Amino acid sequence: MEKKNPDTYFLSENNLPFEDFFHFGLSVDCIIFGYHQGSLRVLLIQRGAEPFKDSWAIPGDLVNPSEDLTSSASRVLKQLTGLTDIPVQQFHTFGSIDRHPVGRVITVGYYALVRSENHHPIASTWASNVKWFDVYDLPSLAFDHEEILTKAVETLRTKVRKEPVGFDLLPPKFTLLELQGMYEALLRERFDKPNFRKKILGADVLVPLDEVQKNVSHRPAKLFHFDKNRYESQKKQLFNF
Amino acid sequence: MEKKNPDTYFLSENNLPFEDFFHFGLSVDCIIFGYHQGSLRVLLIQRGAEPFKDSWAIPGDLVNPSEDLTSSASRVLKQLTGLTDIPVQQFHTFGSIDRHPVGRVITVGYYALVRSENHHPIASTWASNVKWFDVYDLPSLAFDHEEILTKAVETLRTKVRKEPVGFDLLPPKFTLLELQGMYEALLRERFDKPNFRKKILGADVLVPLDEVQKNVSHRPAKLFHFDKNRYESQKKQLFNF
DNA sequence: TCAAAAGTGTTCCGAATACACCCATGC
DNA sequence: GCATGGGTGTATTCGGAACACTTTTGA
Repeated sequence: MEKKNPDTYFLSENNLPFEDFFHFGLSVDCIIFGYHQGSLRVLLIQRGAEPFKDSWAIPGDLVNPSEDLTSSASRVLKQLTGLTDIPVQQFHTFGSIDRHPVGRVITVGYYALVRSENHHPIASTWASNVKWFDVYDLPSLAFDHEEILTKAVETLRTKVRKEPVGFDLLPPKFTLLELQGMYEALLRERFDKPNFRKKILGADVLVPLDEVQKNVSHRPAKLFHFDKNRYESQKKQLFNF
Repeated sequence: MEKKNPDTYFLSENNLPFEDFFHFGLSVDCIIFGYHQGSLRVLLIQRGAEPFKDSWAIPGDLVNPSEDLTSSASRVLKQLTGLTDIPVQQFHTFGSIDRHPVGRVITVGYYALVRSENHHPIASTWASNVKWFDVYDLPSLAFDHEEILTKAVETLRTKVRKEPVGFDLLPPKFTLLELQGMYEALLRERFDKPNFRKKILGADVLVPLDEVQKNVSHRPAKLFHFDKNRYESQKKQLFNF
């Protein structure tokens, strides 16, 4: 982008010269949520570089001056973990003065929900390791990443009660009890099975498949599929858990 | 803040030198909502400086490198409009590449709700004018401020349905119909009077006062006061409009 | 007396809750 | 058979929506 001469503009009452206002660093952090074996997971990297070398951290990096915030989040996620085609969602910006030891770095937080069995992250560039962690059983994290993660979980909880985003955590075909388990893990709340079924089926966004579970030592459950189109055409408030 | 030597850090795979990542501008924008005569208002300034000189805009300015984001929002608001002691709330960050003609400026959006009759804004520094506008009847705005305002209104609507923030728009003493009118203006929705009363009184957060309206040509309404302590001690979901 | 808004009560309906109970499969 | 989870039905409660009605004031 071509810059006009900034000195012709009167941008602030502050006595500092204009150029001093352009010394912020900007980064993005990507909180990737997954669901596996009944627990809510988050994808973390181990830092292979200072500062906080060897600490676990939320995948994130500095934004390139020529890229958009959202594209930057996707790019950074790909570079560090190899994950692609994951739509991310902004949730909060963190800008405490001392949050980064290198300088004044503001970070914009993004989150996403993925089917963890479809995505096989590989650590690259300065990430020395990538791993899924149980959200409720975390190591200590670099920078202010604990605060960031807490805020992300909070946002996710609010979101999932109003919109059918939870399906992104499950395989395309799932049983109703798997769905219920996912919601229970996410919201840390127990639901009544018959009532959960009624509510979710009453929402009319699930398509029953002609398929059942295999190799289970009990009555096999019917498989369902989430129909996004059906949801879009209704647009009611469906998920009031 | 003292900076360590950045060159000792390996912060990004990108080939650009480290210093190139510290050329972002950072600003804050403050969307101040008020309520007056049945309509939802927003406080705008007229720009007395380039770019977008003379355009109406959301009060905002560049962040000083040594200040916190939230403090910056309060400081900027005070400098441009004279308003003080207004707690602001972050809602979204806007960072399109071309959103600012001078360079790459990221802006963090804050909003607040005020009793407009208590606050008398005065334009200062580079704001040549300040004025309340009906949210649904706006002039065209500078930069991407229309987008920012839309997002702020959206956030406010979501918020007001879950938490009793709306009271910040009203005088300390109000009638139930005034309260209802405020919610109706904010949510652009009509409510049934008897049902509204029942719901709001049932929430048990209003204190009836021994006082009634004066000089009205009809039966004077009882005045109420919002009791924050009572709300805090309950912490239920109260406002499901 | 009338207009205008304040304020109350009652009915209806649908959604959420709390259960009790039956069904299919592997071992 | 029996353990295990899958799946259904029902009775009750609660909150919201609709609406008819009475009350109090100023003019």
